[in-house]
Amino acid sequence: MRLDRLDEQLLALLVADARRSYADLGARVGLTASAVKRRVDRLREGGAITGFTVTLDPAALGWTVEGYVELYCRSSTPPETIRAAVEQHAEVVDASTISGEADALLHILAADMRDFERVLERIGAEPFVARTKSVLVLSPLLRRGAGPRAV
Amino acid sequence: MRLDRLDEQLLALLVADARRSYADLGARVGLTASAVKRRVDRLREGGAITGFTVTLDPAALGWTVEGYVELYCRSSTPPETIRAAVEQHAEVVDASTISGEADALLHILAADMRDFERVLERIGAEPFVARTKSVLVLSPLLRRGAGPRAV
DNA sequence: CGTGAAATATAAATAGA
DNA sequence: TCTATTTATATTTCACG
Repeated sequence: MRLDRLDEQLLALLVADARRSYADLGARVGLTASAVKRRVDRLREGGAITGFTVTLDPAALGWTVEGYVELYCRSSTPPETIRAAVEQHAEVVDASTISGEADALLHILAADMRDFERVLERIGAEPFVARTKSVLVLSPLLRRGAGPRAV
Repeated sequence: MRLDRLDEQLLALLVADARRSYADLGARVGLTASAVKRRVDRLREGGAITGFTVTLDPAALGWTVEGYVELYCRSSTPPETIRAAVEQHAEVVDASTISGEADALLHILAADMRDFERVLERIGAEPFVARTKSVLVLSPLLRRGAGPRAV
């Protein structure tokens, strides 16, 4: 899917505030509302925009502990096995298999330290997990999501 | 800020699709549109909802390489110094100071391997950076954002 | 919290460059 | 094929009960 400068501008505006009206978006990029709607529809059909959502403040919701967990698995654990296991825990907000010594990296948001520890224990108890190594987030520096590169 | 069950339901629905109308949300939780609007306004004022945004598909936008970078800094580097430096790079989507041996962890989305390498070099060249250690994402397993725990 | 009405935004069809 | 205009429909918003 090809994106021109106007598409990139629209994406940047929508990442910043997805509630802007088509008319408002159009005024900022030099298009009419319906032209903007056509482009946004096209961006959705094309898969560039995967959805509309709200961003939440973890602290305001009671998520006070954040951390990352490296998973060291027994040989030949299929990714799907890992995915199915970590999916069980709502505290896991992000998970990927990675290169290097560890097999997977999990991003965790927990209610408190006890909650974090509980998730760690439960995941560590999975038969395919040899060991885990975790770090706690001290302070968030940047939280940009997967927005488009500055245009 | 206190949230009742209805607030949590509304948050879960909005995380899944922030474009639902107040009337639709109301029908799902048993409220009228205006009651829903009042609650959503309150959730915004209270800071639980920090914004409305679109989710993008990195691959569809040409971001093909994802990775994590640990930063080892020279002693007594203030977090703000790290933040200011990593903010310069649009490829950094997430950054936090962490416990453990490394001082900070960066989450990177790059156009390609050359782009990833370039960011790594530039950040590694910062005077406060002693060394970096990076891993590449092989395959994403879960991508849940900071949604509310399943209700 | 619910109702109802005015202001606003969206969506679909049509026409023009 | 892309954009602009029009018109019907739906949503948001707000004062009041």
